[in-house]
Amino acid sequence: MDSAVAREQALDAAERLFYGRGVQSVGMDDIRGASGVSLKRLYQLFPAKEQLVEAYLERRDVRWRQRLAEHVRRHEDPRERLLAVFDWLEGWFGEADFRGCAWINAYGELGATSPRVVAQVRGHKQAFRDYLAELVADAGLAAALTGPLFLLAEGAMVTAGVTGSTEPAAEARAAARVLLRAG
Amino acid sequence: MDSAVAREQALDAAERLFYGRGVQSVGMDDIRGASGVSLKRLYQLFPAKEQLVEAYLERRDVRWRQRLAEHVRRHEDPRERLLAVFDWLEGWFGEADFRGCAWINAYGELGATSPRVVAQVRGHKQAFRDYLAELVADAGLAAALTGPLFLLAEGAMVTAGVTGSTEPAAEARAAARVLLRAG
DNA sequence: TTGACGAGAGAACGTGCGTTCTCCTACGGT
DNA sequence: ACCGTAGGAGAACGCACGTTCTCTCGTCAA
Repeated sequence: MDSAVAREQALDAAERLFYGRGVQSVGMDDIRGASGVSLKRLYQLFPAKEQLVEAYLERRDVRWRQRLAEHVRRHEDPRERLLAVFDWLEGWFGEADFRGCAWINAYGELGATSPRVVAQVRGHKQAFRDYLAELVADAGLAAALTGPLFLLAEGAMVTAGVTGSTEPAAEARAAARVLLRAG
Repeated sequence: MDSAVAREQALDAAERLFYGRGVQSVGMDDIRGASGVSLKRLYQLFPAKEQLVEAYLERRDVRWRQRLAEHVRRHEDPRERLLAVFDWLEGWFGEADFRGCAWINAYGELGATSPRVVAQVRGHKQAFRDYLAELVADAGLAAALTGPLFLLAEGAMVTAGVTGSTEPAAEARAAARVLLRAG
């Protein structure tokens, strides 16, 4: 089996299991079982579990932001594009396997013990914030709007994760619309 | 030593260690060392670690909401009281040992494996939201404002935790003021 | 055909930790 | 003084899991 293929399969399993059950409750043996990649191969690809976790967060970051950007791109009006972010969140929250924001969860689980994970979380949140800032600038709005919109989105992710409801996305969207109007 | 005293000492140590280093990386033996309460006594008071975690979250919930309410009570004007919530958050974020919201972190760490912890987190967040709803009602504002204010506060907690900055509180406060004006 | 090599299955090893057990000490009542 | 009991210190137990090792087998070059 090709190394690249094995790597993808390992990451597929890691993402499914880590996101669904948390990092610490998933053993390397579970990854092996779910991916079909042997332990020996796993440790060749990722010398330690922490690096598998890092790779999982990194790949998910790229994909998550891609999916978001693709949804946003379907809208023409720059203000609509900003609101589309919250629509996309609503769709995400409604997915069957949704269990909150992977990075916020990882921070809660590993933030105190793994600086590499903290760096991944900061990087992801910064990238998301930068993306919002770009949308705000494209709409010709005040840069100061970025912070509040970001906080609304983060609050919605946390709340949707804890409660299991998609409602926070709609609440955040409504609040965002008010802020856009007032800004 | 009195049972009640031992219980408080155990919870003091549990709170300091669980909040500071996460639940899973703190052993019962660490609790014993930090509290001076013997293992035997610990297991008399809390038959399993999970119940110690529950008790920790429960006691912290009561104290956290008390501290917040005491700060808010110092303000007369009902709208000022709402904004005072965000001032209090800023002070909290600035504390030396601040490491994010204990419940959000606990959800990330144990949400997938411990329904009791999930219940504690939901309970705490619901109580906080109810409190905000009360403040909104007292100010004669539309009930629909509660959701957005709650999301701003949650977003600020997460972001302050991840970045270690107090800035999100000020951003949230500013956004809250705009929403109050527009609402 | 043979021998070297890579890969997989799974045992093995070391450690950490939740929980329980053992032993010892101190004290309170008779 | 003597015993029963509570409590503390810390060893012991069982298990989970990260990581490494062993054994075996298939493959491919010479």
